[in-house]
Amino acid sequence: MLIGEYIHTIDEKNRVSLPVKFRKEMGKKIIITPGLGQCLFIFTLKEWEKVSRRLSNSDSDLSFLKADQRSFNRFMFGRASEVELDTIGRILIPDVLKDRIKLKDKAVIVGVQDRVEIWNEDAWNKCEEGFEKEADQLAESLGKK
Amino acid sequence: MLIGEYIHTIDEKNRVSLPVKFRKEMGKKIIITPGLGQCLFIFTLKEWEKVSRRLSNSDSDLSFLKADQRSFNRFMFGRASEVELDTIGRILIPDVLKDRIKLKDKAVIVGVQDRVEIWNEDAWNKCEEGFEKEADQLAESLGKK
DNA sequence: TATGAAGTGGGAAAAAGTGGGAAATCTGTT
DNA sequence: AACAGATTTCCCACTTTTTCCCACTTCATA
Repeated sequence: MLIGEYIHTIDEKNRVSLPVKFRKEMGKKIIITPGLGQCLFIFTLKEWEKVSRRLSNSDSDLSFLKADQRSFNRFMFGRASEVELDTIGRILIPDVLKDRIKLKDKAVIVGVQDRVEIWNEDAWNKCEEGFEKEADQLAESLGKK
Repeated sequence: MLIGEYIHTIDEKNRVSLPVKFRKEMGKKIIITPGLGQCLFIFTLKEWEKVSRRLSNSDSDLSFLKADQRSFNRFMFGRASEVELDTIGRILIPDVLKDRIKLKDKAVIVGVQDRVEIWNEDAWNKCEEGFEKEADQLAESLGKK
């Protein structure tokens, strides 16, 4: 299972090294896509197949005839990209995706069960803050019961 | 599977190079047609056969299109054209199709599972913006539950 | 302090993308 | 049929980007 949070640098060639703890599970090739929120998702090929099969509903060869299906697939697949790890375990973040979440020179890499997420540092901190607050409230309200 | 988004230039001879990642799967000859939405579709010969067989077969699940089927097919087939890649992997965009989606000097080339789409840059961005908004709303509403 | 593993950086070779000239083909006109 | 002009095809060359490989740094451990 993929767990843990790491901060790695993105060099000027858009390379980030995947934390060693993730490498074995991720394999040699991965799929990277925009995620929900200000982040990217990284899937193993296997996971990606699952995910894309579930989401694309491609049982019709002519799914492109339905407008909403069409635009969904367009963005689902269009913005994904298959990336190979280099010999020492780094991946290349495609420019389009890097820009989308405004990555600069530091990336937060987070293991979330069976996918990895990549965050812009600020966005991650904000997101985390929000979560902390919620968690406090949640804890409190739980305590009152 | 065809995935990923690329921005390539169209030279003054209407040539665009197909991203290398697509070439193997696309083969030497492709079919280019007007797409649904402000874009063009590119199919492999195999895929095109499937699609055209399904489209011309009026008792397929496309019966909802029956009334408009003839004009739809006219649209789809009439302006489709078979295009050969040159020795270094470029294709020629027919003038009619180029004008239709108002291509200037940059084209966005998008892999969508088993077809490739070609977009005018502005149209693509607009389309994408719309999608982002929807996705945000979706994410938000999921988060509230 | 030596050792090894993980992460970072950068140079050089290879590949991908872009541009353009010249030969070949097509078109219409006389 | 012959020619001029335009268009298309083929090929070569340049530029930029990507890939491959090696080396350095840092940190933890023995």
